[in-house]
Amino acid sequence: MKKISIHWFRNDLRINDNPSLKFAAENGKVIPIFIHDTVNNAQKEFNIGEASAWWLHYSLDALNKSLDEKVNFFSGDPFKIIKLLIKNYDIESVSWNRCYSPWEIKRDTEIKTYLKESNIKVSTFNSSLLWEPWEVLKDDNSPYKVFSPFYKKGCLKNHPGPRKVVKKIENIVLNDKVVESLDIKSLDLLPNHHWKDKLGQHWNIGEAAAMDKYIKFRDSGLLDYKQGRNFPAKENVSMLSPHIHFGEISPHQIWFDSKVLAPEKDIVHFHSELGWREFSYYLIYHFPHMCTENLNKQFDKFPWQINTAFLKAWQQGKTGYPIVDAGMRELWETGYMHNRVRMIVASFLVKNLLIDWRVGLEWFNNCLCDSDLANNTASWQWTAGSGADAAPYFRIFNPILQGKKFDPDGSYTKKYVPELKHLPKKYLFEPWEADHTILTESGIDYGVNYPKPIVSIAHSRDIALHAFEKIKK
DNA sequence: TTTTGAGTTGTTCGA
DNA sequence: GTCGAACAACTCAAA
Repeated sequence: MKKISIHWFRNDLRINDNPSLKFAAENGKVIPIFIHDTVNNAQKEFNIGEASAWWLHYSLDALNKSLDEKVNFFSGDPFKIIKLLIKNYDIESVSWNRCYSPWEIKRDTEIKTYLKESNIKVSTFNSSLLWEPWEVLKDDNSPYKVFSPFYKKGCLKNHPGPRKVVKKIENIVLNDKVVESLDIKSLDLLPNHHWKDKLGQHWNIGEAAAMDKYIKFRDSGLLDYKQGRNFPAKENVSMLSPHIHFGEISPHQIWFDSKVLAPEKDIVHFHSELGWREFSYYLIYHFPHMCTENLNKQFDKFPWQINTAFLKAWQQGKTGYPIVDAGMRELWETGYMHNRVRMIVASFLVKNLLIDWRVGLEWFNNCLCDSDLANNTASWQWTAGSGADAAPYFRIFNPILQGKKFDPDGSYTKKYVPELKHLPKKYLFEPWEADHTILTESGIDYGVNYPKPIVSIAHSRDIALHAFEKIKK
C-alpha cells in the first residue's frame, strides 16, 4: 500500500514553489487539507476580516480546481481535526509551511509535539519569508529594532540569502477526498451582504492570476517604481499584497525573478519594500505582545479619544479632507488602498482625530483583502509613533499638502470623491478656500453633498503635539 | 570601550 | 518662492 502524507495548506495557497507540498508529493499519496481555524484566533484583532475571508473563499476555490477538486476542507479546531485524520487514516507524515503570528506559532507547536509523540513524521518548511526571523540577529544575539541595519546588514550582508525557488512538482498523486471533509461553501467565508459583489469587480484571485499580475507589474510598473510608487493615480505599485498574503505567489518567486530588466534603483527599492514586509514579521516574532499593545510603553498613557462620530466619518470617507476621503472610499470600494494614502489616512486618524491605532487597525483588518497581522501591526504602530523605528511624533501628515504633492492633477481624489470632480484643481484639497460661486458652479452644496472638515488640521495637530509631549515626561 | 553619526515615507517657521 | 533648521529620543554600527 502506498504511503499517505498530509499537506496542510495555510497561507501558501499555491502549487509552485511550495516546499511542503513538494515534500508530501515525493513521499507518496497526498491528502491536501485546509482548515478554517475557528478556535485559535478568537481574539478580534486576529480574526480574519470580511474582505480577506471573501478573498480566501475564491483563492481556495482556485487552488481546489488546480488540484483536481481534491482539497479537503474543514472548519473548527485544527488540533482535533488532524487528530481525527491520523486516527482514521494510515498517515505516515504531516507537513506544512511555517506561519509566524504568535497564535499560529503556539498552535502549530502544540500540534507538532502531539504528532511526534504519536510517531507521525512531521516536517515544516519555509515558504513565505525570505529570512527566518530567528536567523537575523545583531552581534550580541538580540533582535534589530531599526529597519536599515536589519535589512542592509542583518539580511543582505550577513546572511547567505533567501532559499531558492523549489523546482516544479513533477507528479502528484492525490488521495480521494476523505469523508470527513466539507465543501468550500460550508466554510461560510463569504460575507452575507452585497459588498462582495463590488469587490469582485476589482480582482482576479488565485495562483495563475497572481503570476499574471506580477508579470504585468515587472514589465511596466516596476520600470519607474521608486518615483511612481508614491502617486496613487499611477500604476507603479504591484498590487500583489493580497496574493502574497495568501501565498498565491511567494516573495521568493518575486525576489529572484525581478532581479533583471528594470533600472537598478527601482529593483533595489522594490526589494526593500519586500524587506519591510520581512521586518514586520520579524518584529511580531520577536515582540509578539506588540500585536495588541504599544511596543513603546510610554504610549500606554496616551489620551486616546473615543469619538464614534469622528470614527464613522473616517470610515465612511466623510471627513471633509478630500485625499483622506478618497483613500477611505477606495478601501470600501475595492478592499485595497494605495500605500501612500494608507499613511495619510492612518496619520489623520491617530494624529488629528486622536483615535487609538488599534481602532484603525480593526477597520483595516475588516476591509482590506490583504489584511495581514504583521504588516498591519507594524505599520499602524509606526504611524502612531509607538512602534519600532517609528515615525517621530512630530511627523504629522498634512492632508492638504500630501494631496497637492502626490495627486497633483487630482485624478485619484476625483475618482473616489466624484462630488468634487468639477471643483477647480486649485481648491480640490481645500474646498473651504473656494468662494460660494465657485462651489455652486462646481455642483457642490458645501456641507450638504460634501462635508466641511470635521476638525481643523492646525488645531488638532497642536493638541496631538502637546499630548505627545506630555507622555514623554 | 567609548564616541559619534545616521536613521522610509514630513511640516513649519523664519531667513 | 526657496532653503535650512528645528522638531526628540533612542538604536545601531562604524570609527
